[in-house]
Amino acid sequence: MRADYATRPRGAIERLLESDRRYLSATQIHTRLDVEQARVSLATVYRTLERLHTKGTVSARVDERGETTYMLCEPEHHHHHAICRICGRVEDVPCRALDEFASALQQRYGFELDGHAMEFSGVCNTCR
Amino acid sequence: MRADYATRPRGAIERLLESDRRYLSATQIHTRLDVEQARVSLATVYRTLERLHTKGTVSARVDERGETTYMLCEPEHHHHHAICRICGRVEDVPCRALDEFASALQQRYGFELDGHAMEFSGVCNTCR
DNA sequence: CTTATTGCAAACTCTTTGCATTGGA
DNA sequence: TCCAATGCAAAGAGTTTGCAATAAG
Repeated sequence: MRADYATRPRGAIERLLESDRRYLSATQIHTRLDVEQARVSLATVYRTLERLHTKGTVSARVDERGETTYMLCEPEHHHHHAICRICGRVEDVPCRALDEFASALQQRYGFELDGHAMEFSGVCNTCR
Repeated sequence: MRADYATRPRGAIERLLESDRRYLSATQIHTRLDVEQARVSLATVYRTLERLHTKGTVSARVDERGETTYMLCEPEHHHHHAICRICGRVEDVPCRALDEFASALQQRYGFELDGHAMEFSGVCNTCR
């Protein structure tokens, strides 16, 4: 297993992700670090996000426009996301009920399910 | 309302979409038309897909890699897709149960839902 | 001192756009 | 004839990569 240096760029990126738990694009992260005077190259942002995603501490989502966005997210329990269209805040949604629904489909369509993705969008109760 | 000419490129693209109902990328479509000797520029493929998508006869989906893919799809009844990981065949899945589930969440999280996306992946009964 | 990590710039991929030309109706 | 649609090539946006310089352990 390879080493894992604690560098300034990594610290800055992880701190930012911790402070704002919504899906952010590499460019957004890069810009915000720039504002905070934490010079980090865009390439490093991409490399760090990829690493965190592989480690499993970051969830990646491709938005409607095809841009990949990232958010810190503990994957312990399988869950889905409700994303506020206004503020981008993300609500975790457990999926017990959904899993049952999925099994029913499996029976019905002879489809051997090995995955499902689901996402809700709307307006959260803060933005309402 | 603007006209809508029946041109050779459009015919070729629509015919291809009708003959293969799975999600295809613009490049895949372009390549296959090329093989069939139906010279159509990639730009036209994009423009035609966009037009069909706007008209509502084509469903667009951004895959994990961020590439947009298209498939002919009647949107009459709201439904979801089960996509075979092996052959790419798409099964329509009605979503009555799901809508109920969604409403429940709305109550629970104070989230005013205005949309949800869901997709199943696995292996269809032909590929099994 | 060793080697993982960074920054930079170039390369790549997918998609969009401007403009002159073609071709439906 | 008129204007929508096409093809081409150039431009954009997002992402990846090679390589020399830097810095962590």
